[in-house]
Amino acid sequence: MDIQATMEKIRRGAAEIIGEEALLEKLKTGKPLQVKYGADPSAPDLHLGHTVVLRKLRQLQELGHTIQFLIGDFTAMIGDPTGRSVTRVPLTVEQIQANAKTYQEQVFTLLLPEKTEIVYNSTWCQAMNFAEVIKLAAHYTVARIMERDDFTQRFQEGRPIGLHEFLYPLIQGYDSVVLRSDIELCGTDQIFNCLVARALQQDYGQAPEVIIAMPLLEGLDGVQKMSKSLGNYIAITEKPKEMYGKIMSLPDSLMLKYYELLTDIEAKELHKMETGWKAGEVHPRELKSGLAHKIVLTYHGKKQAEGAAEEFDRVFKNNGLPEDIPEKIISSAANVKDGKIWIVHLLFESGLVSSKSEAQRMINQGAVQINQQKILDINTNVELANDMILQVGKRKFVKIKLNM
RNA sequence: GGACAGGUGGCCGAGUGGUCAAUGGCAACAGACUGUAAAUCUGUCGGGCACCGCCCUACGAAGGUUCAAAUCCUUCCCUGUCCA
Repeated sequence: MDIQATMEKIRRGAAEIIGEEALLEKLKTGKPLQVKYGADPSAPDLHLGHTVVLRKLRQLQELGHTIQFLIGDFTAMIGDPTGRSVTRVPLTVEQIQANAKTYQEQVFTLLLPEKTEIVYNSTWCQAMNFAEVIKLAAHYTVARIMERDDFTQRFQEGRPIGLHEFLYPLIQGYDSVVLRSDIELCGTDQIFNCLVARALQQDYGQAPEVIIAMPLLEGLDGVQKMSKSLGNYIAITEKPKEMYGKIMSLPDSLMLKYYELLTDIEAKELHKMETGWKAGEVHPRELKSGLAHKIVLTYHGKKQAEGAAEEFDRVFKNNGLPEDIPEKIISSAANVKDGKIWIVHLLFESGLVSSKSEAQRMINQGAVQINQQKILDINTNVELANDMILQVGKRKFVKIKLNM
C-alpha cells in the first residue's frame, strides 16, 4: 500500500491529526511505529465509546505498528480532571486493579495481542521520588497549564482546583517520554494532555509524538459523551438482545456517526445512506436496524445478531412475546383465595413492580397485560394458572409457575 | 484562626412559619402515535392502605420554640469562597 493510501486510511474518522507532516515522514521510514494509547481504569467494562479509538488502534496494528497500551493505574489515583467541573474522588488501589484487569481482558476482542504491549504507568511513576517530581514539574508552566479551558473556567468561577490536578497532564505527558511514543491516539477531549506530551518529549530531546484524535461518541441520550457514569453507554459485553435494543433506541441523529465510527463501511456507502435518508428513499428504521445488526455481529457473531433482530421485531414491532421469559414461582401464599389472587398482589409478588402503589398506577395507565389481554380494572381478581404470562409495559415479562 | 455562602426528593434547583409529599428542569416509567426502546404529545413519578380519601416517613444531624417548622432558635457535622 502506498503512503498516500495509508494516510487516507489513518485519516478516516479522525477528528484531528497534529503533526501530520511528521507522521508522513515516520511512515516513510517503513519501520513499525510505537503507538501509545492511555486507558483510564476509572470504570470497568469497555463500551462502544472506547471502541472508536480501539478500532483505530487495530487498524494501525494491521498496518504493522505496535500498540503501547498504557493502563493509567497511577494517574487514576488523581482522576482525570478533563471536562470536569469538580475535583474527582480518587479510586482505591483495589478498584483500579480490578478495573485494569477487566480492561485487559476486553481489549483483545478488538486488538491483536501479538502487536500489543500492555504497560502500567505505576511502573515508573511509583518509583519517582519527590525531587524527581519537582524536576518534572519544572518543565511546564502554570500559564500553559491554565490554557486548558476547564481549568480556566473553574479558576474564574472560583471553584477549587487541586494542585495534584495540575500534575495529571504532566504525568500523562511523561508517560510518552518514558515510552518514547511515535504516535498517541486519544479522544478529542485529551488533546491538551497530548500536547503536553509533545512539549515534554522535545524537552527531553525526543521527537514529539504525532497526535491522532478521534471524535467523542455521544451516548444513548444523544447529547453527552458515552460514559459509564452517565449511564448512557452500551458495553461491549452487553447481551446481544440488549445491545441490539439499545442501538435501536438511539436518536436518529446519531445513526450516521455510529456507522462512521463503529463500522467498516466505506465513505461512499455512508454518503449514499445519508442522501437516501434525506431524500426519503431509505427508511431510517432500516438504517438503524442495519447498524444494530452490524454492531451486534462484531461482538457476538452472526447467529446472535439475527436472533436479536428477530426478537426485537417480534416484541416491539408486532407486540409479541420475547423468547426467554423469566419464570416466577407463586406459592400458596396468604393472598391467594380459591385459586384467585388480587391483581395488585400478583404484580407485586411477581417482582414486576416495586410497590403496590406502583402496581395500581401501572394498571390505571393501561400498562398491565395477562396473556396479552389488557387489565384495566384495579379490582380484578385473577384466576391463577400455570404458565400465564404477566406483562408490565413493553419490556417487562414474567411467566408464572404455580407451586401450590 | 477570622469573615461569608451553602447542605432540599435519583440528579439539578425553587421554596424563608400554616394552603408543602414540597414549583420547575433533567432522568426514569407508562400511554397514544409512529418507523424502533427515535421524535412528538399526554400522564405518572416517597411508602402504606381494596386508594377518588386516610395514615406513615422525609428538606445535613440532634435538640428546642410554636396550636403549627424545610422555613425561627441552639449545638454539632459537612462543603465551598475570601482574608490571615
